[in-house]
Amino acid sequence: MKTVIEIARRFNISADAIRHYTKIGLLSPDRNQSNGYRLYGKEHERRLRFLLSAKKLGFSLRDIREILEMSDSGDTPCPLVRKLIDRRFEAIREEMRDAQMLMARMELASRDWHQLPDQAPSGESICHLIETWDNSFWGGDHDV
Amino acid sequence: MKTVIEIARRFNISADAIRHYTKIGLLSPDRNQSNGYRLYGKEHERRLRFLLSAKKLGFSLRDIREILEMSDSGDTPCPLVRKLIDRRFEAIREEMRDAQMLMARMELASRDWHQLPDQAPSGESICHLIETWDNSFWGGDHDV
DNA sequence: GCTTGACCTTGGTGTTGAGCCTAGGTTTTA
DNA sequence: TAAAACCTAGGCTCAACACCAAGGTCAAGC
Repeated sequence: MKTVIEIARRFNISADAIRHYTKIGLLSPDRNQSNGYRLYGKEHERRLRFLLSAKKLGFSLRDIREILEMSDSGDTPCPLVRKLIDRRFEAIREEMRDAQMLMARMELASRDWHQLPDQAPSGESICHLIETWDNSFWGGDHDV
Repeated sequence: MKTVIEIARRFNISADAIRHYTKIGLLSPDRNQSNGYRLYGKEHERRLRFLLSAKKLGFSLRDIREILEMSDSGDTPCPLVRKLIDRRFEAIREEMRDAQMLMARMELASRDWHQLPDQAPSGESICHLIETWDNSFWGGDHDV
């Protein structure tokens, strides 16, 4: 049976993370009766290993809770897992699209700015780099 | 002078967002003395327009606060803006790298799983899809 | 004059996945 | 025996709002 810091070192994550998983009920370690310390055995290690694997696949802790609950109740979580990964996949893909568009905007702006001078703020302008960029990029329309 | 919902509609964002920007001090609207309503004038619109432009460029509200404070104190925020965008750029690029690796893992797993059957959980296994995947992918090592 | 509905206020909670801190108890090491 | 390392619970913090409650305000229609 390992204490919280031993198991944290074993899995190369923070003790706080383990406590967090424990607090939200994903792990339920035994307790040392005399001092209340958390004690993790082989079964808890297996569960934690699973949790970390699932996290590496992009599952959220909420997803993982669902999967574990299903498994705990004896049902096969595999169909759920297939469904969840498809969803995460779509979500990540969308985030990537957004991030790509953002990168493109940033790249363009940053490149343009190399040729622009700095300017003190005025009653008209806060930072002309950003304001000029926005006007030229979107025609000043903010409905995007 | 516009109320919160009028300016929200004007910029096509939620009234709550405007209230949020106001609460954290990025906007300081006038107040109707008799009823306490927030009232936004041309100057506040300009400030909000700037805020939204900066947000579209990937600046965080915290970044934007810095920029606005600098501008408010009469200094040119342009060098700060150049520095911040370079930082954001690096951060986003890293996030994208991570996301790409995650996508690759998900794709691989999802593809492999098409050929695997579902399996009931056992004392050995919670969800064999994930566990099998993790073993084959990382050799079961969790130091990643 | 009164109701209805649209609008406004403050202040609170919830989201994600921990990190960090306090205040105090325990165990190990020197 | 004292310091160092560890443990506990509980609560605050981060980002950027969304949403809700409880209550005040305002214009329009009847």
